[in-house]
Amino acid sequence: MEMDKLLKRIAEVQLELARKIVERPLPLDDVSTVGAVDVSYKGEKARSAFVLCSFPECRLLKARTIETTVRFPYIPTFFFLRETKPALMAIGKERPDVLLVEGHGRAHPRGYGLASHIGLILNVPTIGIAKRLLRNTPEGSWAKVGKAYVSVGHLIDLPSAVKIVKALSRGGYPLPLKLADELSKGKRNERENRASD
DNA sequence: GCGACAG
DNA sequence: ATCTTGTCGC
Repeated sequence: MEMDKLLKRIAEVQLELARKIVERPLPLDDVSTVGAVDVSYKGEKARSAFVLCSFPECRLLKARTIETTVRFPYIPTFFFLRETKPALMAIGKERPDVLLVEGHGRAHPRGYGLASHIGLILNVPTIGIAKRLLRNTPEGSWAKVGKAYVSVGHLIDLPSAVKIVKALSRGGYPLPLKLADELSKGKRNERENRASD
């Protein structure tokens, strides 16, 4: 069927999956590792990076990059269709206490963004982090921490997510994601190991 | 002139 | 995101 009708169907699925999202406090005492994943592109070639950091010190514990091909285009509110695969490949078998995802969670027209999807699939607490808001984003579904729009991905609530992001912020953006971003863009080596910048 | 919907 | 020009707003 044509893309238009397909997306219509997928939009319905997003609404269904949004109901499976669990929002609950995540005690900071239960968090000792934080992961972050980000993807960069050059045409259809995607380079995905995952980093694991200690919490709350934010020491880099592990880093990995993978490369794969992505053909699905970026379509606003359907971002997860494009980035789920490369993101999961970079995460591999890692299961951090909480995972930061470059993209929205609940802060989405249908309450279901990439961060929600990753969290549901891995059954790991996830936090959505984005630099801009989508249109028709539900009020109260996000919080601004520095330059980042924070929202619930899965297995966490907004207050807990905000506390964690604040603890990880450096220059207005969570450091783990900054590291993953630089790594995916090849601006940093995987073996470098330092706490900031 | 050309836009304002995550990346 | 990536590319890319100009330095700024309807």
